[in-house]
Amino acid sequence: MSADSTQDKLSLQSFLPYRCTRLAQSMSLALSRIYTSEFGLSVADWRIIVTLAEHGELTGRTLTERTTMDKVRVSRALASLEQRSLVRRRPCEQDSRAALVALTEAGLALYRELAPQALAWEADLSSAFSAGERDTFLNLLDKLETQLAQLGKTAP
Amino acid sequence: MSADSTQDKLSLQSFLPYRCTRLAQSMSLALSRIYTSEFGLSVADWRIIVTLAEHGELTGRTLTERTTMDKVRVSRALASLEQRSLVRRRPCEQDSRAALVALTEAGLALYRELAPQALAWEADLSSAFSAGERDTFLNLLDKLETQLAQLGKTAP
DNA sequence: GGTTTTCTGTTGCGTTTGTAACCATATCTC
DNA sequence: GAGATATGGTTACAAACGCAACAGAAAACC
Repeated sequence: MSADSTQDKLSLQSFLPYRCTRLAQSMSLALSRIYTSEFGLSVADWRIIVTLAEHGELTGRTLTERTTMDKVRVSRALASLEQRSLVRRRPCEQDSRAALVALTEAGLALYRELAPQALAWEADLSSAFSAGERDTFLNLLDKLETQLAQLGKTAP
Repeated sequence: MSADSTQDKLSLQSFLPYRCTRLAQSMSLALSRIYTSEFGLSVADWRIIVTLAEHGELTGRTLTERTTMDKVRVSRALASLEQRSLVRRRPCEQDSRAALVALTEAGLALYRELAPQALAWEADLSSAFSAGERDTFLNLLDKLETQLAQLGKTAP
C-alpha cells in the first residue's frame, strides 16, 4: 500500500510536507506585509475578521472551527480585537457560557479596506497559473487534506 | 494585472495562503508522529539530518539555505544534535569562523531507520493522487514560489 | 432533582520562536 | 596594510504558542 510512482529516495526539496510548509511560510510573510505592517493585525486577527465578515455574528466556538485555530488563540485574538473596538461581544441567550462575536463598524470598515488588497494580492499571485490551474491546485489541496484525515483515523 | 479567473469575493476556505498553511500544519502534525513521538526530533532536527544525509558534510551557512531555516534555529538544532552525538562538527580550514557539520554513525543509523518510514508515509499520502498528480502538485508549488519571489522583488 | 459528564471560554506556565545585539573572522577598499 | 564592511555563528531578550488546569454553565444520566 505504499509503493508506486512516488520518490524512492528521500530528498527534502521534493518532500511534500517540507515544500508545503515552505510555500505556506513564504505566502504568510508576503501577505503579512498587508495586514501586519499596514494594519497591525496578526494572522489570527486577520482570519477572525474575514470569517466574521463572511458569516456575520458567530460564537467563539464556531470561530475556532472555521479558522482552524486553537481555542486559546481565538480567545486571545478576540480580547485584542475587542480592545481595539474592531469586534464586539454580546452574551448568547440560548447558552450563557458562550458569547456572540461580530464586527463593529470600525471592524467592518477595516475589512472593506483590507479585503480588496488581499484579493488583488492573491490574484497577482495566481497569475502564475494558467487557466484552471488554480482550481486544480485547490482540488489537490483538498485531496491531500481528506487523505490526511483518512490516515489519521486508521492510526491515531 | 489583477483580475481574471480568480475569486472576486474573499472566502477564507478558498484563500490560497490559508489553505496552504492549514495543509502544511496537518502534514507536520501527522509526520511528527514519526520523528517526534518516536525519535524525539524537532522539525529542525529532522530537516538537518535529511539534508546532511543527502549532501554529506556541510557548513552551517549552507544548511540554513538548504533547509530554509533561520540562522539561530539551525544553530540551536545543531547544538542539540551534537549533544546527542547525532552530528559532529569540525573546524573549516578555509574559514575559521565556519564549522563543517556531518552526521555521526549514530546519526546516519537514525536516518536509515527514519527515512523509509517517512517515504512510506508520504507514499500513503500521495496515494490520494492519481498518476501524475503528484508531479502536477509539485509543479504548481514551484510556480507559486517563483511567482512569490517575483512579487517580492518588485515591491520589497 | 441531584450527580456526573461535557462543553465554552479564560488564565498560568513552560517551551518554542524570532529579532536584535554580539563576537570573531574574513573580505573589501583605498 | 589599516580601516571599514560584511559574514558565520552564538547569545540574550521578548513575544507567541500550545498544553494543562480552571471556573462556570449546560446536558445527560439515573
